[in-house]
Amino acid sequence: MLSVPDSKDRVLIAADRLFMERGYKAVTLRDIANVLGIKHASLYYHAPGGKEQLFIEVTERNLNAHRAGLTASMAAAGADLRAELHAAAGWLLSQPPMDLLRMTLSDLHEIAPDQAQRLGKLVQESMLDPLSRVLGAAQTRGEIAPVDSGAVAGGLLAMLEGLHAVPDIVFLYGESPWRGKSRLHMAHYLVDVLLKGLLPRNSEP
Amino acid sequence: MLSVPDSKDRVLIAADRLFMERGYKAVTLRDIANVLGIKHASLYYHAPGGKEQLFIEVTERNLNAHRAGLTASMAAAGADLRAELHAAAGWLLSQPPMDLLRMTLSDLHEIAPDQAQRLGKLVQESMLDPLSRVLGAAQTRGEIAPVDSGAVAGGLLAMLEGLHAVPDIVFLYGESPWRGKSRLHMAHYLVDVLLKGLLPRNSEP
DNA sequence: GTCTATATAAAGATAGAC
DNA sequence: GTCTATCTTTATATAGAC
Repeated sequence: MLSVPDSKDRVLIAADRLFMERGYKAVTLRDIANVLGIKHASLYYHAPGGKEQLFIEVTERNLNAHRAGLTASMAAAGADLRAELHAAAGWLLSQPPMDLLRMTLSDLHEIAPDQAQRLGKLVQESMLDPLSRVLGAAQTRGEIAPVDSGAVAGGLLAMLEGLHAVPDIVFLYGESPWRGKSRLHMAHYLVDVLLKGLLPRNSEP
Repeated sequence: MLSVPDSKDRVLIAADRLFMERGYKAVTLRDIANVLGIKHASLYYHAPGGKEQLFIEVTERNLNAHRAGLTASMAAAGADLRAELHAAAGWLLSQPPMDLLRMTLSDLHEIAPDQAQRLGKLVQESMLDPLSRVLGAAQTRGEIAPVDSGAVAGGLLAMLEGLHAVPDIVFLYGESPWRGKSRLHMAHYLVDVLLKGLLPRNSEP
């Protein structure tokens, strides 16, 4: 299961983390090379197509990994929406942040339009559709009330990815109720809030 | 109420829209100048401090506007959480997208650390705290169940800002249930889902 | 207030040695 | 596979004319 990444993989992994964290324009080839401890010119051996092609390859890989990771982790959780969404949260927080707003409004405008369109569709298929499907299935099972699963999937995704912006200090010091907890605790909490709703439920019969 | 912006304001407004949509690194001074129909060198008349100072000034203005706009629109809605959150959604969607994930992970790393810290605090005070307060007040009124208002405010904000990524086509053509609607309709819908929760409520007594 | 011209720095890209 | 050296392009920034 665990394999040692070859040098091409190491390039893709380093590029992935940087591109996803900071966005296409904010990452230079020198940044990527620095992480790998090599000179930026050496990157052209692994990525002869240059920065734009590297970004496209890395983003496509990343999205495919998300499709696989989301689908597998939710499937392993069984047919229970809460467990499925907690599993999805676990997967998302284990990966570099995928800022769909930045990807859509910024990154995809910097690359060739046909590639941008292709990646845009892949975002839908890899990130939104898997979540949409489990929401739809939960409705079919009667587990939740009928909702627009596409809209809710988008909202949920934004909520969970947004947790990557929560600074570490929140979990380390201070009087925050989250001290000693983690982003994953917060994610599970938000999922539970979404399931139960903010409005009080009549606990009396 | 409506005033003609002077030329300095026009610069700040154009810079604001571009910086907030695409992020610090992805926007060049030439981009801003193009929008204004001037040459990029002319920008230094209005912003002698250069790109970084311009970004800081613009971001600070933007955050202050959000604090005022969010606070005022929610106050005008009266002491009803649903109305307050709908109003907040209306305000947020009327403004250029504020991508807090990109701001935190990318933009703020490109400027002087002391300024980054200052703007980071301003994000908290201007965007999160106002939402947190109305959630807290609604709890005090007994309108909603007790929750961590900070966490929910963050989740809600990410959800609402994420709507800026929804492409126009969704509201124009296709078989989408949102055809003929708008991002604001979607925002109100998501707020209502968060209030009611996904799990079914026993409508019987 | 905006322009042209120019200086300087940063980033992408290529060539060829090892 | 990685290096050094170099080239080209792009972007920030400054100087001075109008």
